[in-house]
Formats: sequence, structure tokens, C-alpha cells
Amino acid sequence: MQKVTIATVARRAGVSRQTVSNVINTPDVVREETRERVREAIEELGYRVNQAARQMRTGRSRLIAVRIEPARDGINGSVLDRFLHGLTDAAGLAGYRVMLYTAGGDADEIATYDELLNAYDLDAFVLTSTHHGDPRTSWLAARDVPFVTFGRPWGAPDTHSWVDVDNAAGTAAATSHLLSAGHRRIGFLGWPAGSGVGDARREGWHRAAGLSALSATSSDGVEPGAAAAKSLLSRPEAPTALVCASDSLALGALQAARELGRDCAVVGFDDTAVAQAIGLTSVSQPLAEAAARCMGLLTELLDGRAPSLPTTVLLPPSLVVRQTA
Amino acid sequence: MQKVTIATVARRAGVSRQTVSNVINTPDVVREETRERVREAIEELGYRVNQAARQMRTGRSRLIAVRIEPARDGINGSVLDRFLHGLTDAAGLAGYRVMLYTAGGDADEIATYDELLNAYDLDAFVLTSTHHGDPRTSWLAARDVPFVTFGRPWGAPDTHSWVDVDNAAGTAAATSHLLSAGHRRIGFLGWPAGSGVGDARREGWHRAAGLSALSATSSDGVEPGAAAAKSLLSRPEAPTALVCASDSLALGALQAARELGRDCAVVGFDDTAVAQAIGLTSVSQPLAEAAARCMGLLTELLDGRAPSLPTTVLLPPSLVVRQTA
DNA sequence: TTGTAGGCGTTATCAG
DNA sequence: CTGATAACGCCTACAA
Repeated sequence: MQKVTIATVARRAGVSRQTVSNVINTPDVVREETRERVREAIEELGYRVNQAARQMRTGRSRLIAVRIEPARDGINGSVLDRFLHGLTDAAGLAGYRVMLYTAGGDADEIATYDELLNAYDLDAFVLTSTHHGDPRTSWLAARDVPFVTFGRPWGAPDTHSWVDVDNAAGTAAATSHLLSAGHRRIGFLGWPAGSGVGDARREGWHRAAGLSALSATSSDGVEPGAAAAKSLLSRPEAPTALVCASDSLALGALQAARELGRDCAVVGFDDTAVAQAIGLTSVSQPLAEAAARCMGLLTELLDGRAPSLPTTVLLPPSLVVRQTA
Repeated sequence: MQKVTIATVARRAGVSRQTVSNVINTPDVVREETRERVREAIEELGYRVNQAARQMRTGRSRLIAVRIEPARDGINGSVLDRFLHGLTDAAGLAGYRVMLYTAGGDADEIATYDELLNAYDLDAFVLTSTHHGDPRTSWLAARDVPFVTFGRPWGAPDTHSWVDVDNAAGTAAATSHLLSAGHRRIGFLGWPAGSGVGDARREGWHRAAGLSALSATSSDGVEPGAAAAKSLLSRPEAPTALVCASDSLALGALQAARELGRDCAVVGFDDTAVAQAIGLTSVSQPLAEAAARCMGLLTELLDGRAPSLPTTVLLPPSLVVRQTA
């Protein structure tokens, strides 16, 4: 099977190479009849535009890059993977492909940008896990590289487009659910202040639960969560329900309650595999939609019809009610 | 910042473009001194080979493709993600990049191969989730497309290179561990016969546990696993320990034992986040190593120094002992 | 509406 | 060992 180029198609359809190119890139400029004939030839020959050649001419690769992270504590790591899947789907629909890379830290990641940009002419980046003082966004912005972030620019002005999930709304919904189930003392188990995501999750609970409610903080993980929950449940006026900043913490809370022989409703966050497996009520992020919206913003950027102001998208999470609350 | 091409470097180093190319691709053909001068120029200018141009010349893209699957039941889905991460790492080290795609089924996936091959000149594919009568391998083989599979060719002869984890050894190790802990009636909770992976996991247990041992099958999942475990534990001569084909099943078994008020040791498979979270003893697959070996086989294939016979790699899993066994 | 003439950055070929 | 030349497949002018 010989390689099929634009010339092969042209010969088959009895037109010039240029006409074939027009049919592909600017169809409306070609007469209906000719267009049809060319399309048939393309079909019959199974012709596909060669990206490398196109890229060399246009300087665009139709490739976008995303970093794949190691599955950190494993329990919450799957969030990124579901996002990745959604992004690959959405990119494919828009005629783009997703390229993966790994990086050890921000500096390492920036070096990778440089390489990817120079060697592969990447069209855009999707950044995840944004954090306070993130150097990646400013690097990209300084070079006019198109990008969107999944996660808002914590502590920085909105100088670029982003998509995020309304974390506060998630914990607020969880708290409301507990309130309407009759709970009156609803506690919060979260991370130490300073992480944007963690603070937002606390704030949503705080708003809905009222001032008198108890809270505790611990680093993420089942063990630390159990310890913190235990101290919370041992106080006078102990909460009868706990909203947690992650499924890991929620699992810890569940263990603490069991060990103490206490009945305590628990809600987690992220609706991970663990939550599904053990019947933990949890706040679920709309990851496929988030990915699709990221891709949508990106195509706007790449097609040049970018709005003058950066677009921001805040998606509401949903509560998945199971046995624990 | 102007675009830096091979010509820029050539001018800076005071040599011809070709010499620069030689320094990059066949260094030993250039005189030491010249080579050094060119290398300095490359360094100073931050020059990077343009993949698109190189690809056009050589027909090779230094890109390999992997399918990303939706996180099926979620609980076991993370296995593929860890593999993906390892592969991205290994590929980067070997100078390759990983491109992602999704597909609804085998036919859909084959159509994607065709597109990826034509449009992006992909160098190779890594297939996961091989199964009986897999049409993908024969399609690729018929077109001489380099590929390796993570998962052996079930029920077919070894006509291509593959990497797999020795599933039977994993369950055998789990069983031995239980035996040395004093258990004498060790049961197995697995999937219905027919899936290569499931059959291998059963066989390893069977070999180590002996003929008299009990087993039950159910589809994967916590609920089905609990039901099957319950019936197993209700029989006379019920097992005192259960080896399971997955962490989902193991979790079900744990629930069943608790509901029945029975003490039963349980071992899962895959060492997923759930196992880590709840302290489930589980068989762990060396996914990073599997990915690295896949990449190793691939580079052999791509560098033309492919052995005449396909290479097969069988990796031993390891048992992660936690509280449940 | 269609055809013709470069050139994108590399590398292979072949002469010096 | 080094340097000139052509070609990979496509797209953007420009001319017909």
C-alpha cells in the first residue's frame, strides 16, 4: 500500500493539488460538484492529512499537553485520571490529541514546556493542581503560549481562562443534606489552612453549618484523619455528623467513630473508588464536564476567536448519597 | 526570540548545516574539535531539533500511543493509570512521547490506529487489556506496525513481544503466606472461567492450596463478592481464609465475614487505593517496571535491532501484607 | 474557480 | 571529514 498524499488524491479526482487542499481547509471556495468528486477520491483512497507536513507549514501541531502525576496517596489520585480521560475524549472531538509528560516539580515542568514547545510545536497546555504562587502560569503567559488551568489561580488575579469546581458549594450541599436529615451539630474535618481547595471546602461547610460548629484539621490520609476525628468526637457537644475535605479523611473518621462505638454520619469529597466501594456518601466533581469545558476554552483560544477577557467557569459538584449519611 | 534552526546553529559555529545534523545524529563522524564547537553553539542558542521536520524526512515521529480507558468500576481502574504514568516516564527517558486516545471497542480502536498511523506517523502502540481472540494484534501485525502488549496473548501463539505479570505466582504467594500463618482451609473467590487473568489467578491459588479447597465465582464488584463469599462461608468446613481475584471481591468478602460475625483472613489483588485505605493485604503488580520493560522492548523493535523471535517478559508480583491476613 | 511556484527544517546522497 | 543539493507533504501567495 503506497503512501497516499494530496497529489494522489488530486490525480484520482482529476484536479490540482491545490484544489484538494482547498476542499480540506476552505471547502466553500470550491464548486459543489468538484468538492464532491474530491471527497469521494479522499474516501476511496483513505487519504489522511499528514500532520507533520501541515505543521511545518502552519506551525501548529494540533497537540495539547497535560502532565500525568503519580497517584499520590492513591486514594485521591484517581481524580486526575478521570479528568484525563474526559480531556482525551473532548480533544479528539475537537481534532486535537493529548500528549503526556511527567515532571518532578514546577521548575522541572517549566523546562519540559520549553522542550515540548520547541521540539513538538505544542499548541497548548492544560495545567492541573494550580497552587498559590504558581510559577507555571506566568512563564506560559510571558511567552504567549495558550493554556487553561483546571483549578483557579489561587491568590492571583484572573489573567487567564480557567475551569474549576465550586468546592465551597460542594461542602455546603453536604452540610445542608445533613441538616435536613436532622443533624444539628455538624463538624468539619479538613486540611490545615493555606491550600486554596482546602480553605474553600471549609468555607462552604462553615457557611451552611453556622458558627458554633466544631472543626479539626490534619494532613490528608486515613490515619491522620482518624486521629483528628477521634479528638473531635471526644469533646463535649461532639458533632453527630462530619463533613470531610477528602475521602481519605472521611474513611479515617469512619474508623474513629467505629472504634469509639459512636454513631456519626460522614460525608467525603471526590467520590473516589474508595467511596463507591465502602458506601461512603461523597461530593462528586463533574470531571468529564470540566475537561470538556477546558477543551472548549482552549479551542476558542486556538481559533483566534478568543474573548478579550479571560473566561472563567465554575462548575457545581453534586452530592452522591450512600449509606454513611 | 527568533526561531532557532539548524542553520542558526551552523552559522554560529561556523560550519555547514549538515555538520550540525551530523553532530546530532552521527556524532562519531565529526571531528572532536568541531563537534565540541557545535555543541556549544547548540547550548548557547537553546536549539532543539524540530520533530515535524525530522519526521517528514525520516518518517518517524518518536511518538507512541496508548489507550486510556474510563475508570470502569473505579476500584480496579487505577491499575492502568499507574502503568500509564510509568510508561510516560520510561518513554521520556528513551526520547519518546506518549499520545493518548480513547476507543469504544476493538473495532473503534482499530479505526483509530489507522488514523493515528496516517495522520501522525506513530512509531508504535502499547496495548493493554488483551483478551481472547483480540483482533487488534493481528491488525497491527498484518501492517508491520511495531507494538507490544501489556498482557499476554491469551489463547494465541506468541507472535509478538509482550510483558505481563505472573498472576498465578501472585495468588500462589498469597496462599503460601496464609498457609504459613496456620490456615488450612483456604478458599478462593474469583471471576467466572474464561478470562485469562482470572483463570491464572485461580490456578495459582489452586496449585498452592491443594485440591480440597473451596472456591466460588462471581462477577467483579463489592456486592457480588459479598454474596459469593457469604455462601462460601456458610458451608460446612468453611474456609478460614479467602484469596480473592480482585480488591473489589476482597472488600465484599470482608463485609460478608463481618456480617456473619466470622473471623476470616482475606487477601485481595492489585493493591489498589482501597486496599491501602482499609488495610487490606493484597498482591501488588510491579506496574512501573512493567511499563519500563514495555518501553524497552519497543525501543528494541524501533531501533531495528529486534530479535528474530518475540521476547516475552513475565514479572513476579509481590504480596503487601496488611491487617487482613 | 483552478493551477503554479516556492519554502517550512531536516536528513540522505554525493561531491569535494 | 565537510559542504552543496534535493526531497519529504503541505499550504499560502499569486497568476491564469
